[in-house]
Amino acid sequence: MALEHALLVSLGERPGTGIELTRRFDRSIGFFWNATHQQIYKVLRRMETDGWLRSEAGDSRSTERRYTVTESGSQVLAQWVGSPTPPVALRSEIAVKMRGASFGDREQLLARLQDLRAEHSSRHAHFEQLEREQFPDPGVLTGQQLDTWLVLRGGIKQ
Amino acid sequence: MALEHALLVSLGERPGTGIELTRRFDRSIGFFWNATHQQIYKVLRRMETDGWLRSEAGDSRSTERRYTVTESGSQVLAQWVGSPTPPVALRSEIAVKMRGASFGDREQLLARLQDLRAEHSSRHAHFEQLEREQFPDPGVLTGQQLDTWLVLRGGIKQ
DNA sequence: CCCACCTGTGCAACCAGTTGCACAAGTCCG
DNA sequence: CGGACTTGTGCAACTGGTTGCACAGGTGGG
Repeated sequence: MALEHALLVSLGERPGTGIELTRRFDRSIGFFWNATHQQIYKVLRRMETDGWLRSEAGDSRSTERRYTVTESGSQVLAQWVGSPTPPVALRSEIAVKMRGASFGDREQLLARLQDLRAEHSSRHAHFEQLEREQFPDPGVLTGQQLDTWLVLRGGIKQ
Repeated sequence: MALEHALLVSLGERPGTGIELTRRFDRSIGFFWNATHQQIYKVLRRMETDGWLRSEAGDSRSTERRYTVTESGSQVLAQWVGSPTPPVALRSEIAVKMRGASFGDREQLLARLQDLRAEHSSRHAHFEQLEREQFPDPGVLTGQQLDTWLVLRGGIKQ
């Protein structure tokens, strides 16, 4: 489980509201750890009651709450970053389908594969565009910026 | 969700008991869709009550039950193979950690990364060995055998 | 031959994540 | 200026999967 920690990372870079986090997850970081807005709101509240986050009512809007990482939250994060990571559990539905191809309609399966391939390459293009926009000159990056770029590179390569 | 279908594929190739399936999942097919034995037993029973499988008490051993795909089960499978597949949701804990590297101990994280890398390459070696053992001459493969090999190749490439 | 261990099956409690919906407050347009 | 639409937050029910444990029956060694 890591949604808590992904949120800590994102909020550590910059505080934000539920919806802002949802949007961040829809773009950059969500490529590596996806989540719905409901899930994000739920976890944010739990993290606050656990004392990992503090929230203040938003600038003007009534229902908005902007979350910030507390001291205890950043301790948790620091500890987690150095902790052992379980090996990536690949889970590919399409691979299972391909393995069972002879029990179904090969033509149809092939069409589905082509859909996925198209979807994949459009995502690829999207991330290359993000890279161009946000990291026009990778050579000068350091620290957090460099990390973010490297992970994005990793995603693109994959 | 696809554990049901992965089981249908595996049982379609050859009937088997819970433990046999668990072992198959530990090796070849489990690389693409992992599952614990408890989960497998649970789903097998449900599939039987849903009429996708039939079971007979094992050869001699008392508690053993050997499952076979029914007509209705193979219809479900055929239908599923041709159905649209949601895009692969990558979920990489290590990527999140790398993105949060500056909130923790870089040295430690690097060590964890090296662990994963080692684990990865040992898995890679294991799958290449499987390929050598089970598919010494890929050129002659057809049908189901060919599918299985292709998916294994895909896993290795990844 | 009997006791300790192993193998195969399975239940129960829990947990993270998804789906579907609701509702308050703000905004925009006719 | 009032009704329709949008935005942000959130609850409830459900689902797929994990963890921890139990137990029956078989097996092997002292």
